[in-house]
Amino acid sequence: MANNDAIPVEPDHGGGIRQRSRASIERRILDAAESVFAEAGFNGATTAEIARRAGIPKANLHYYFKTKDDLYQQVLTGIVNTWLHTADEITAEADPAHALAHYITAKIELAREQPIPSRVFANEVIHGAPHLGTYLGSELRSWVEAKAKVIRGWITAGKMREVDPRHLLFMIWASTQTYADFAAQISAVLGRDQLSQQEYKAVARQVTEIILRGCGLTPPNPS
Amino acid sequence: MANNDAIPVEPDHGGGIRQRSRASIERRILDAAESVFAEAGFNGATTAEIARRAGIPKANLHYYFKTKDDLYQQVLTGIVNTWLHTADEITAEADPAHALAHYITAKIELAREQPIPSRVFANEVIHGAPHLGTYLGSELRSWVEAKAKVIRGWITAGKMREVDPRHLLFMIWASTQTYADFAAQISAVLGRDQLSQQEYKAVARQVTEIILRGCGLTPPNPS
DNA sequence: GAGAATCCTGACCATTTGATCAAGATTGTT
DNA sequence: AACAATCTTGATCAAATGGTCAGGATTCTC
Repeated sequence: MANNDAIPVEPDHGGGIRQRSRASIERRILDAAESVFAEAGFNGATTAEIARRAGIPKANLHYYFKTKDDLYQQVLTGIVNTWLHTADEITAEADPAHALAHYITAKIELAREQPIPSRVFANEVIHGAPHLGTYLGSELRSWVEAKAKVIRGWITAGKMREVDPRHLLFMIWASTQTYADFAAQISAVLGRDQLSQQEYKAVARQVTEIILRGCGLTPPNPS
Repeated sequence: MANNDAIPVEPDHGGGIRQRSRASIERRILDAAESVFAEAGFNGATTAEIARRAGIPKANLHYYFKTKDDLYQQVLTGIVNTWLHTADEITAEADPAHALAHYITAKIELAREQPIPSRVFANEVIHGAPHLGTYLGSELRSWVEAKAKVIRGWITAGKMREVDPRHLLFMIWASTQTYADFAAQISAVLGRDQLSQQEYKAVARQVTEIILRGCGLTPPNPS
């Protein structure tokens, strides 16, 4: 766990040095924590390694974040907040094919651009989500119910084949996030260090095609 | 890497108490280890907890398995061996629709019946597969290439739509294993402690339908 | 039944790790 | 300048943990 280089310190241009410095150092710590948690999980992550990557002494880390759990909570909260608004285009008025294609493509792009937070979240859920409190059963559940209602509306309107919308969402999550969470496996099997942007586009197209056709929809022609 | 094969043993070829006891206690330890590794990951798992669940003193655990890493290797090997032969029905002669439907259904059933080993494996891969050595890039890669060749044959024969077989496999893995790995999330979102067997059958049917239709195949009528 | 092989276990150790603290350094305020 | 608030850090601690060991208990072989 001693690989990544420390995160470079940003110059402190103008404005209250204290406040700005505080914000930037907290950001550095959170970024460092994110990567360490993603690589080692909550238990395997050490505050010493997080501090090292953030470029500060361990004692200083504990000045900004009282406990390791506190730090982990903040990382999880950040991820969750990012994810809450990724399917805004799934609305009753939208065209199902376009909305789903857009959602799937966006999720694949997210998997490519930000695999690390995805892994922290996946790790947390695999271990039974002990630090997620009631989030999954309340907020996320409501979110899913709302989206499911939209999709059921599409089905009732005869716009797509009859499927269970919740399990359709699970399938989309799985098929897209696997490219972030299981990147090591995919890279090894394909024999590449990492996929090119072209390959990600091809993946997005294929996943979209299979799921849309599977729902009785015609995939929009990708431009 | 030294496992208990190195322990000088063998003079008991009669199924005596020694051999029987050793086999059963090793099984108990491996089962305990499996569950602890699944819950806490490699780093978070403690040999003390594994020993406690196996009902033996910690020192005795270290008699059967020299190191924690040794134990983990054996757990991983067991999982991998189980998985190696789950898609035997995917052959050049087989009917694509039936073969894929059978594979997907079998994987969903495996996710229901043995979610714990799946989680250990998922956890390992998420963290970059540091303990899997060259398995992903050699054995698994060859396995995927062989299956991909079969599917390409189906495509060439005009039996199914043109897709990248490797990413199709990734999609099947993701869509099925998510019901083992992310069970906590799925349970919470659906508001149930765990899915009934009926629900698993419905899931298998829906995943099969979407993927087969997505590949231009007609799902076989489930009997 | 005696001696050997195997198994069991409490006690122990070295290291790691999350967290604390006191003293010093820097920045803000009057 | 003087004093307060905030930040930094080396040193340190208590707990947890992977692993060892010596010696006792049990089972096997002859």
